[in-house]
Amino acid sequence: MKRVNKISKNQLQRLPAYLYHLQMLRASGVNRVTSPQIAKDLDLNVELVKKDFALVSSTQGTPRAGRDIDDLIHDLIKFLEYDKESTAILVGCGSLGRALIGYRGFDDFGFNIVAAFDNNPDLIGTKIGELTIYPLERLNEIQSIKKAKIGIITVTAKAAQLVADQLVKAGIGAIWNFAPANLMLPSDIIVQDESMASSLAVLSHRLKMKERSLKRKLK
Amino acid sequence: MKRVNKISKNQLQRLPAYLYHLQMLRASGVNRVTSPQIAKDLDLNVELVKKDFALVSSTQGTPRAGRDIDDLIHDLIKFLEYDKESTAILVGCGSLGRALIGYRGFDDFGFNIVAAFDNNPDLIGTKIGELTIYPLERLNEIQSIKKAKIGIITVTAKAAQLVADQLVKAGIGAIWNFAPANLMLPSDIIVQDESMASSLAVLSHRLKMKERSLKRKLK
DNA sequence: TAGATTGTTAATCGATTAACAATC
DNA sequence: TAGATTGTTAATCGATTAACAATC
Repeated sequence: MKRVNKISKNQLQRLPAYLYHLQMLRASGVNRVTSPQIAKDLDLNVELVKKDFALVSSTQGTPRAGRDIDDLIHDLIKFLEYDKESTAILVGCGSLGRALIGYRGFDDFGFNIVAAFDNNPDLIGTKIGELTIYPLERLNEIQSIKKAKIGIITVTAKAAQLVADQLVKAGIGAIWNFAPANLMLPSDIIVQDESMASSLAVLSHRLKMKERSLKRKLK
Repeated sequence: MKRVNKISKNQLQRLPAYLYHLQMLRASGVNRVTSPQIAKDLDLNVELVKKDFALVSSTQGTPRAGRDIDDLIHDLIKFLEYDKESTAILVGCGSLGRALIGYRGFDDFGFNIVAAFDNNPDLIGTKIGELTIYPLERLNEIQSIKKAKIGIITVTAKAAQLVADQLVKAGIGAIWNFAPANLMLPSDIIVQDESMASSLAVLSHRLKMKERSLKRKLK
């Protein structure tokens, strides 16, 4: 059995940053890149970059000359599967739901929101861009046609569990949860929480540490 | 010198989840909680929960009886500084900016967006809730009054670097960046990237792994 | 008391960082 | 060639998990 190269969460999270940066460099006429250069640009450890590139690259880099930027971009796109269409349905057409539906960056990732739901009668039947908002009752029916892989939850914390249950019942295998709630779901369902609270906790703590060290220096 | 207990990023990210869950439990009449119970609820390792609670708690837990839920909630709020006001200004009043300004959860975290900016003439002077949208030119002036700690960037990737530079010039110490761009800033400025691309990369990968293992089982 | 839970110490695991030979 | 960069192996670091004595 071939040993599959495992990739860590951190590693995965770095890949889009590389891709974005490489595309910027290419746009400014750069043809080749080296690990030390990218490490410097993105403020990362060189060995980290070397290993990341080695993992996604289909070719070896050449000592001293680095890698062809087009090859590397191509390999990253391939690895991240940005060249394959991936579909999602979204429940909750409040401001955050609208923002996600309108997010233009998703195109670049091959990511497509193919249906939107809400249970507010005022919203049902109205459009957000190309998408018509459907009532939640039609979730099963529409998902059976669209067969989306991912369900996006942008409802209130209170409604989130109920919506999650309905998405699972409709056959969704993964949930991208933007509601501040701890969803309880079968273990085979993938749940990814996008928690403002967690992000803010990290940011606030970093800020606090910074302020403390400034105060120490002032003494 | 007293050794300061360091807290890791992961640990910080778990704290709001505990708090939310505990508040739910309290609302349903629970008075005391134990680590094994919370670990089971949130699908975490027991030792992890024990250490997290030990870190934030002002009191010791009692064997067999666990902790008083109110005390623990209080300690978490204290630790996360949700009882202290924290302010931010936001640049970019598109749909995402609007969603953040309208996000009601921030109140619970003591987090307040106190000014909003955009350079679209159609938006300037209009209101989002209580906030008036100001032109970017007035950033310095308004920040000198508001003295916000955090700058939120919800502009396009193209404009992000420029906006970041202006925020830094206006005296902002930390940037919460929602634009898909790699900001290059002085090292003393805290930058926290909220990357849709990174999140999606992780989610897609998890989904891919799941599909693979399902296929293997079907053989 | 018995047994569950506590706090804490030790073992394991995995990711990052450092070191180094190979090579263009 | 000289020296920078490559891929890879070893060392370090930190977080998670396991183990266990103390105790209510």
